[in-house]
Amino acid sequence: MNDLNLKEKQSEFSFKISKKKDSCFPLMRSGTITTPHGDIQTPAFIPVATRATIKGVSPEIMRSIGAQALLANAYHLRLRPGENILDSAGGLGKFMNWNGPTFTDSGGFQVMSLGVGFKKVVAMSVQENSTSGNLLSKKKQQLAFIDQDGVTFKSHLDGSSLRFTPEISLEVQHAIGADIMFAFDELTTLFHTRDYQIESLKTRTHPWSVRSLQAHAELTRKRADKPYQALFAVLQGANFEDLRRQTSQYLSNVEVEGLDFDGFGIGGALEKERLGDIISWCTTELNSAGAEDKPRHLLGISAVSDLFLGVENGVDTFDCVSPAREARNGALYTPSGRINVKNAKYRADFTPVYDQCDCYTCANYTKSYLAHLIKSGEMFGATLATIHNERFILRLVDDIRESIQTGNYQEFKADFFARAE
RNA sequence: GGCGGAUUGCCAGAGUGGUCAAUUGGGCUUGACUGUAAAUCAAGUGUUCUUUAGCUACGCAGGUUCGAACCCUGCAUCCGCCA
Repeated sequence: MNDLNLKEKQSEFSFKISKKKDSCFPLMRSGTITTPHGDIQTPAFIPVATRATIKGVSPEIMRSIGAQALLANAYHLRLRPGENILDSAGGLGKFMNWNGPTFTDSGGFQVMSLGVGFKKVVAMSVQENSTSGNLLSKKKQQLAFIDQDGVTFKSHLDGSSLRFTPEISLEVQHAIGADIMFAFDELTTLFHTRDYQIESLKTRTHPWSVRSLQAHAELTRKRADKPYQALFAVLQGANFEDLRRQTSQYLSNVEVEGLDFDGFGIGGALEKERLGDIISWCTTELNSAGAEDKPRHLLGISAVSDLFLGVENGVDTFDCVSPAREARNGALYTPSGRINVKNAKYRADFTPVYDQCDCYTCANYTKSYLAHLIKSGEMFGATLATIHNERFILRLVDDIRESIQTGNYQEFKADFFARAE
């Protein structure tokens, strides 16, 4: 197997841009990602199935409401049921009965969420920032401990310790078998200083990315009989323009045995107000580094205005837990914003969440009923609400994609926000 | 008819002379949620415009005391057991 041509193997994964060069948004594009398990028309929203399930909703329903791919998590699946189970099952998709493309996050998010960060750290506004600025000093029950080589987690399930390095993360992700994997990175927070962000990039995220690619090359060779699994590097740099540009240049030029990154994740701590700028720094730099034809995934973002911003600045795919989590908590999406269906005023509201919605929930159930189910803690409430929110975001991104393809993006956007009022 | 026990805020239920506008649950109200330690979390929940404040409050009425949800007397209602 040592003579396996990695470059050739890599061609099982591809991205074709079919539409770009909008007069107003030169970075925007639309295309098709091809993976061994199917295509993804972009821009696309990728619902999050952390533990190999969209909480409360079957893959069949997810498919029926327009999901093209799902994203799971290496940290969580390693803890339970263990990546070997997924490998034996024939990979993540087979295991969970999802016959389409899949993504896995590397566990990099848990470096932050189980480490120094908790709640509202990844994306927040400057104002919020000042009110809770001492998060870093709190260190409450920290479960992730970073060193230069990797991260030691204390399992949130039983406290046992669990080591993640770029090599381990890639091994786990290869065993899980997703079509698109992410390099192991350090997700910092907005509360880290600029010096820390620089150190994090130079001594961890960058070297870890290279090591991820090395491990990926080895594992691809070792598992040559399996479908190719693409590897995306993650661009960090918080809200610093120079760091974002540098990391984009650096990571688009990394190569190991002829293998380079298949795409890029844009991640990290970012100020809401500067999201568009941050993305454009990355994508502009990727373009100038000759990586324009590689897909970019914006990690963990799905607020409506952020989706428009992302697309306009050259993002191809998005993922986010929000539609599902907020649904479970009673926040339901409508074009004019989020409603909290648990509010007293909906108790006897026998109309659907959004009358123009084409989802199963809106076709069959009322706000009154949803409010009742969710307030009562009934499982079915979470299911119905999740179907609606996921469909709302999937449809929005689908509509955006179609409008780019037909050259009507700006019209569509104007209409969408006009309807919102 | 006799003996004993109970009565606290929307509900359950602590408190048994001052630090009690009253612990704690639940409910209710409103927020938050962005690569999921999240079917989670936070705040509020007598009244007066705000308050380190005033007023009204622990079945009802009276009393003791500097001071009572807490002690005493009577009444009302409920629950046991005995006739």
